[in-house]
Amino acid sequence: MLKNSEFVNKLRNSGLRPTKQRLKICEVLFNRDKTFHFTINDLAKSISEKFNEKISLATIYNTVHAFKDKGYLKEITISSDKSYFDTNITKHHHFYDEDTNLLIDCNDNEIGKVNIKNNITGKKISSVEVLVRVASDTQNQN
Amino acid sequence: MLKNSEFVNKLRNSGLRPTKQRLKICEVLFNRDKTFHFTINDLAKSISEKFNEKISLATIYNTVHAFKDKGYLKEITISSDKSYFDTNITKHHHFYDEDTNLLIDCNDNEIGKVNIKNNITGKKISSVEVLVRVASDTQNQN
DNA sequence: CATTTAGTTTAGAACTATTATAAATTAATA
DNA sequence: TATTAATTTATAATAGTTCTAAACTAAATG
Ligand SMILES: [Mn+2]
Ligand SMILES: [Mn+2]
Ligand SMILES: [Zn+2]
Ligand SMILES: [Zn+2]
Repeated sequence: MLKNSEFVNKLRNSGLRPTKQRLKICEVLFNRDKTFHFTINDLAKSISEKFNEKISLATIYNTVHAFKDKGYLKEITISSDKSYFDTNITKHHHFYDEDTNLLIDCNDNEIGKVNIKNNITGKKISSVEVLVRVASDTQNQN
Repeated sequence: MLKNSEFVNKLRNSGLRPTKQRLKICEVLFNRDKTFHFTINDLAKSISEKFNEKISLATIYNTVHAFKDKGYLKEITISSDKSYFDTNITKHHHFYDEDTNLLIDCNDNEIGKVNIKNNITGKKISSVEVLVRVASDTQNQN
């Protein structure tokens, strides 16, 4: 299987050995068509559903953070009470549906380039992120 | 003092009685020239420094949340491990200095209008926020 | 006033996401 | 095989936040 060596590479590049637990994490994270926006709990649940076997939370946290540090995952901050991660590591923006708590990727058709006219002296821009919060038409009219 | 009745109004509008603890919180939050970006801990520290007297964290949390719900404060999400609040309740964007952990307001001179071309069907946009993370030129060159 | 009622403050407990720890297990190396 | 290094795991610790319930204060009532 071609995919497997990809996972091994990602793990090795992140400074981690390709163990069976970590390969299962990779399966859930990277063996999919669409972007996966997830919390650690979402991921833990997906793993245990797919493999009928739990992996320790510590291992999941460690692996996700190693991937994030290496740039194989992005962290998205939408709320202060949970961390969200994203398998789409390209520069992109998000809609956040406050009704369903789901993140949706924006492409350039949906949000134009953000025009930053002045940056702070002596500083380099490390990221530019737009978050568009949306909610059902009939509620939250504030 | 003119300011005091303003505080009383804000409290009453938020469904809170104007007690001495809450008026102190108002002093620190609203009796200032520049925008205040703060965590609950920042606020608690400011209060105890200004008045040489601690106010219970529960009171601070409650009051800040009431003001937020009423729209007298905004919550800014930059990190998943702490909540940040903002006394500038107008629509605006932020620079976040990763070296100093400070938020800086952007005005329209600095970031142009964000062009949202397509919204999600049946949903209403409740906010649009841009966060520009910046860091010192000589480090974090990723 | 005096009494009653309702709202508030507070310390500390509870909760939850996250991180740290350290022993048991597994993998790599010699 | 023996030795060493890395990993997994359960569980403890931590930190921000929310909850609770008792003591306190303010407002309303008669
Ligand atoms: Mn993190
Ligand atoms: Mn909150
Ligand atoms: Zn995304
Ligand atoms: Zn601001």
